[in-house]
Amino acid sequence: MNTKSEEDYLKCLYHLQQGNKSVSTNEIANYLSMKASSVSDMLKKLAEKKCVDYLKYKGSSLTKKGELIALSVIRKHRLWETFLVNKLGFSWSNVHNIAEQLEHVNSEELIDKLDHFLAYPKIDPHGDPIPQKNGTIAELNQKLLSELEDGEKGVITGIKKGTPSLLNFLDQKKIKLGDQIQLISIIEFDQSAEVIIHKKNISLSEKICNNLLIETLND
Amino acid sequence: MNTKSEEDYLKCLYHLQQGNKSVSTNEIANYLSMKASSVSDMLKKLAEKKCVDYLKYKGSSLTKKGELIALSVIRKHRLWETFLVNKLGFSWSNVHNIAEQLEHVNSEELIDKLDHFLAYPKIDPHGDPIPQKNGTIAELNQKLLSELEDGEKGVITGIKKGTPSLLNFLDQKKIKLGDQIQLISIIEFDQSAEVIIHKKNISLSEKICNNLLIETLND
DNA sequence: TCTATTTTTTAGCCTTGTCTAAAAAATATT
DNA sequence: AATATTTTTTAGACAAGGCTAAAAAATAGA
Repeated sequence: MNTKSEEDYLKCLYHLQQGNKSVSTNEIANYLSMKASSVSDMLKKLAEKKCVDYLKYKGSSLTKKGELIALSVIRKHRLWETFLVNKLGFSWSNVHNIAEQLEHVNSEELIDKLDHFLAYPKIDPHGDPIPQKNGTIAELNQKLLSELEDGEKGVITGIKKGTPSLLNFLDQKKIKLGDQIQLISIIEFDQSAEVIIHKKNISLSEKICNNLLIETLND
Repeated sequence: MNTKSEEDYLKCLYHLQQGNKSVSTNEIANYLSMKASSVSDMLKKLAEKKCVDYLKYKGSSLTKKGELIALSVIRKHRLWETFLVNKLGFSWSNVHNIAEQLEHVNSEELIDKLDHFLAYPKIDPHGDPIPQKNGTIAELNQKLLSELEDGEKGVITGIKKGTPSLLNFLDQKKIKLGDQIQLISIIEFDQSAEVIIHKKNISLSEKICNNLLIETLND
């Protein structure tokens, strides 16, 4: 078993090392709001446990073992977020801190049963993919609505910058994550979009288009 | 905020000091599987925080403040157990360890919403009462089935000693916690009980009667 | 290339919560 | 009542995981 602290470092490394590049000590310290010296200590420890490859002064990266642990923590985090939003009625912008605590609860059976209870969700309320039990994680084809081709279809999976006013707007229009959407065309004049949603044509402003994340359907 | 450790001590004290008696250091050490010296240290600390009244060599007891904290931890524990059993499908004998972890998650909003989601349960899957938000806790009128008066009615709220064979028997008869039961009479010959359950008359052996906890209805 | 700056590591300290061993107080025995 | 035993506390140590300050390595600038 890993401590909460170790799990936090591994998760952090996973998030920072997009594309296998090695991550500097300062980047980690920054992300976790800790001092570089503390990070050095922990990296040494995680290297001993074969969870990270660590070269003094050269940065570090996850080993396969470390990556699997990170993915399992992220899986727990995202399943709990889904639970908090879909079952308990939290708004998706308020669940992060609670999920940060719940993700460290240690019981494989609990997570399996939670996954089942939630009907094996693939995407969490922020539109991020939920890693599967075996460590696979869906590659998202997420684009901004403004980047879709004319006629392209997809599912709304997230919001880029979730200001309350945007959330209110979406609420009012009854637009939720998970809803299907199809772009008809972008109007040249003001870059607004004609879309089909809930089987009705509506128009969305440029600003909206630049903040809605769409998972495109090509399978 | 209190640490997990502090919460464990306060909860332990609550369980041990039934009836306001003061609890000895050794009793606590025993209950928590720790050394008496560690307990002494922690009691000193909790006394400073005004959570326990502690007299050297004389034992300790919860202050009002400590009791409220203990009750809120027990509330969280029992709500999570209810969730695990009623929503995730755990068997009630397997949930304790997981609830021990979940009870330390710190978010009042989470517990309020969980309580709502579970429809404000009064009793957990073991038949123990769930403390309310304000710290009140129902006094149970729990008796063994064998102790009921002829004709007395109640609700099955727990099992005294939950052996697998007893659980299997109850499963088979479709008898669950929460079911209404009425004692018709105890048969003198073998101390078995004639009862009405699910609107049908059945007979339960003496051994069963000595293991079923009934919350009698007198309000 | 040689110094100046930035980054990273090392060394040593602190707090929390545990432990062991020894001392002190309370309780039991004769 | 005096001693023996048990219980509890104190004193000192240790591991985890933070921190600060100083040293060492890497990088940037002239």
